[in-house]
Amino acid sequence: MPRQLVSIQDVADRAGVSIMTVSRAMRGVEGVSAVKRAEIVKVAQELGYRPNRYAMSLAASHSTLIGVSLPTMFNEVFADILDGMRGVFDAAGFDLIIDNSDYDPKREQAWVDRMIDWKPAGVILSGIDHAPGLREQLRTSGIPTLEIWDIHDDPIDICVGLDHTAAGRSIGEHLIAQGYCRPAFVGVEANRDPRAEKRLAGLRDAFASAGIEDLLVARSEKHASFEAGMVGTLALLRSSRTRPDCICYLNDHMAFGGLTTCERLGLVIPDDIGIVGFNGLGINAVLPRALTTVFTPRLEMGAQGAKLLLARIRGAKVGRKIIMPTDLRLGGTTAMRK
Amino acid sequence: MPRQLVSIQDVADRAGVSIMTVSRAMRGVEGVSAVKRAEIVKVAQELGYRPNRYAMSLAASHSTLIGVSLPTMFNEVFADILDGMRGVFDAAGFDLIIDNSDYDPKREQAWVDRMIDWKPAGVILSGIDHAPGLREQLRTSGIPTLEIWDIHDDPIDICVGLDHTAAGRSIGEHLIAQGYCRPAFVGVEANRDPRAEKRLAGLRDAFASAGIEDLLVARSEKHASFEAGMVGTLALLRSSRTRPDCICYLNDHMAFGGLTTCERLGLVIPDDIGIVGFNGLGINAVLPRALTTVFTPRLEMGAQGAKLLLARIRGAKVGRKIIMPTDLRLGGTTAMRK
DNA sequence: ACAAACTACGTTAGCGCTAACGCTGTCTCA
DNA sequence: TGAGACAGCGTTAGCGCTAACGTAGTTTGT
Repeated sequence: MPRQLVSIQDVADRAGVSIMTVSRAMRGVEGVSAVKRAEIVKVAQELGYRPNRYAMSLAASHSTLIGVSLPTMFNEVFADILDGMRGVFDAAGFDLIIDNSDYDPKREQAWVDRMIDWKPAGVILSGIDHAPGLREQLRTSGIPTLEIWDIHDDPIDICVGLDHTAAGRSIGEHLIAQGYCRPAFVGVEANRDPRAEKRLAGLRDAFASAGIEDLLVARSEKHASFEAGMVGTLALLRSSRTRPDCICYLNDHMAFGGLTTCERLGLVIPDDIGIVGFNGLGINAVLPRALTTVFTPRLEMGAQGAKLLLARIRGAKVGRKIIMPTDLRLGGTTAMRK
Repeated sequence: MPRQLVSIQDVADRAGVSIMTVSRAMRGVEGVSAVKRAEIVKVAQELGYRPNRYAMSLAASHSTLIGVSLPTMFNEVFADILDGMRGVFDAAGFDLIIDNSDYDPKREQAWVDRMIDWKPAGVILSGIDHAPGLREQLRTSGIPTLEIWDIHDDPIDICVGLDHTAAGRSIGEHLIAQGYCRPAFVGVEANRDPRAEKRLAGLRDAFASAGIEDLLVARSEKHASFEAGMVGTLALLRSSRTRPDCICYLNDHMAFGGLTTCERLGLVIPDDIGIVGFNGLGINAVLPRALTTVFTPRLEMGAQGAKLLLARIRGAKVGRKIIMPTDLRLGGTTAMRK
């Protein structure tokens, strides 16, 4: 960052006005006649003047940065959410600083620590499970904060997300209605995805209500990839004495990995075993047999969340919690049990 | 951004030293005794002092921001590259501002315009095909710039990437050696992915060298998704009088979408038709028949690129161009023609 | 023993911008 | 017609920090 090539002073000199008038003209605030404003803007363009962001933020005590922490990019879900948000923030002139926590609350905490130094206009976190103290830290900082993808009755500030427990329960109820009675779940390590654990809890809850307490669980050590679905499925089928009659997966990619693994082992789907995914990812469009899965409105969630945060930043009184709807759609990987 | 809660002055007062000494102590630069330094750091921690980034950057005329422009996040490739870079930049204390150009040079240009206002320590662009004038703009700005994923004999500054033309050619040569003679390519709109067009050119070149000038091409309007592979394949097979005997896809996801589409149409793979992907994406691990595809070292590329840019930022003399290797691996979706 | 060199700080002058207030001239209305 | 209101600009005083230089006190070499 060499010394600024063209500063506000240069524009002021060239336009024959004071720097304050240039400042006002450039920002489009009141206090300059239309004629002078046009003149100044033209001069600025000719000289290639660009206001210095650091000086602006320092002097004006406000920032145009928004910090976003996502657990991962290896995932349509967060790519979609980000995409939904970006449209809104772009239009409003905010810049995003993005980080990946890799599902680690400590990394999230470290990032928030660094982020706070930027005095961002707002902060967006994924989910509601954070390192201890982070809630208080963000609240006392006064920075508008959005928690996205999961919901909380008492969010740090505002939240927009899914009721993952209810989503898990609805999957369970559907499976019970279809006559499944030996459920299983394949996910990742318990501390790696709190939302998946809530869905698992909902699933377990639904089956328990139907008198089925046993629910097999297998976890892969990797991130929620196609391969993790394969690995988890192999572990599951190897470990259990009685074969499950349906397997719920953390997401559609893991479900597809599980599906091909089951087929390779000679199992017929859905006769021998039912397969359920989550999120309604793009791969469903090309599968010979679409997965039974839960479609989640990621883009809309991102856009809604961004709008809410923006309103909050602008000082509007806004609701603290928005629950987005989910949509369980039956594919060809589950069927009525005979 | 309310007025700073705790400023350097507060720390200085409490520690009984001048603000300059605090500044030095906090940054870990020379000029403070070890005893005083420890004392000051302790006081700072007690008061919860955090240096103001804007003031730092304004006063010191250097920034710790790095701008990254990626075409999309809907893609393991760029997620991998980003992941590879992040490790390096995190360790070096840089923050990333990320944008998605959605494969649109105009959006990339608009982002660079805004990015320059932040006087970033460095800028990373995807590929080498930019809006006119962007090369010069970045060069005159003096900002260290890395172009990643594609290569150029005369990059803006430095570049780390693949030789996409050569990769396409190697695919063609492999197919020719296997006896394929009616090649096809399924991608996206020509201006949406310049790298894919280079691979297509290499492919065409290889077949032309073997006396085969005809190469069918179909393009999907969507981004390079599973579904796009399906749509493109349907368009391809519908339009052509003579059926191709092999289809090369923009990437593995499109290839998988094409594969299931072919199978749904009753075609047997690889007997009736060969399928070739690109990138070696995660889905290969779970497919009953792995795709014939080209593995690309994305993580390494990201890390290498980041390291090179960092060296460049620190003023080291560095090479301007690094070509990463690719690895064509035969799967079950192509085979020797009888 | 005394200048030179070095260590460990402090002081000064900004970095480029904006908030707040001040000043001038014009317009309004009793 | 003169006080008040207001538009349109300029001046001043920082925002919180660091580079560069200044100045004691201590160490070093001869």
